[in-house]
Amino acid sequence: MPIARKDEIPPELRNVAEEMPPDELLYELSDLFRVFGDTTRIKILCALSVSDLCVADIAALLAMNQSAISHQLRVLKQARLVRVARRGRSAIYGLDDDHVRTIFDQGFRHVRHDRHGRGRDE
Amino acid sequence: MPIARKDEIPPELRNVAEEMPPDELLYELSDLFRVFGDTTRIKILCALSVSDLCVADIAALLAMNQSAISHQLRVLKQARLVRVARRGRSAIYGLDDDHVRTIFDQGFRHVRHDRHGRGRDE
DNA sequence: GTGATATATGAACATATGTTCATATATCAC
DNA sequence: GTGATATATGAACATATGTTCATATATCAC
Repeated sequence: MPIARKDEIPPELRNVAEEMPPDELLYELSDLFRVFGDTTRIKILCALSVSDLCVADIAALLAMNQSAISHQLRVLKQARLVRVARRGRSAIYGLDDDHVRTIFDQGFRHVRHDRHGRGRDE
Repeated sequence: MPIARKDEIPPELRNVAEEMPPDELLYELSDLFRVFGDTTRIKILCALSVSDLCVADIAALLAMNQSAISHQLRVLKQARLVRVARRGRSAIYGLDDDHVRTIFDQGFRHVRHDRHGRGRDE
């Protein structure tokens, strides 16, 4: 991980630095998680995991502005988490990939685990 | 998912609405992912997945301000992703849980998958 | 006790991000 | 062709978020 130049890293830390994945990968990773890190987008993904839906339906489900939904779908599409198929004037969105569901479920497992074992919040 | 009141959701969408997890869970889920959605925090988690480290060492590794690191460690601690053990004047941080590693790895798999199958960016 | 070191934290600030509003584009029914 | 409908998108705006700076607190060596 070449964030600090090697010669600036104390010797004891060199091996830690060397075991870290390349920086570029870490940027992509945080970019990916950032997309999941918004309530509206999570709700959209969740809805799409149940069924493919057009923009208007998603907006109705979440009781949100069509424009807001379109903007967020754009973000999700750029992250390759959803795909579109145009049908007439509608745009039908769906999950792009089963990876999405896996990441999702993994998160769920953590949240649930967290709710049980220990107290709430803080 | 009681975001839109049931009587405002068109009948065809009712079953989708009913299959969605409760809202509160979705908030917790996006909160969790949001914490992973920052480069600094990802780097910290990544470093701690190699070895437990004190604040100063993390700051040296990432070539960042000690204060910035402390602030982010606070966020990570609140999300229960890291734990602290004080030793003298140092605070030794480590991953709280193997779940962290799992979520992490899942993300990696997606990123890698993405890099291969298809073109870069956009 | 003193001075040095490690960490935590509040305030200020700059930047990023999400939503709304207005509007453009495209497709439909007629 | 017209008017209606579905979606996308830029600009403006408000809010959230991350970093820095200054400083408080705690522990160490002496």
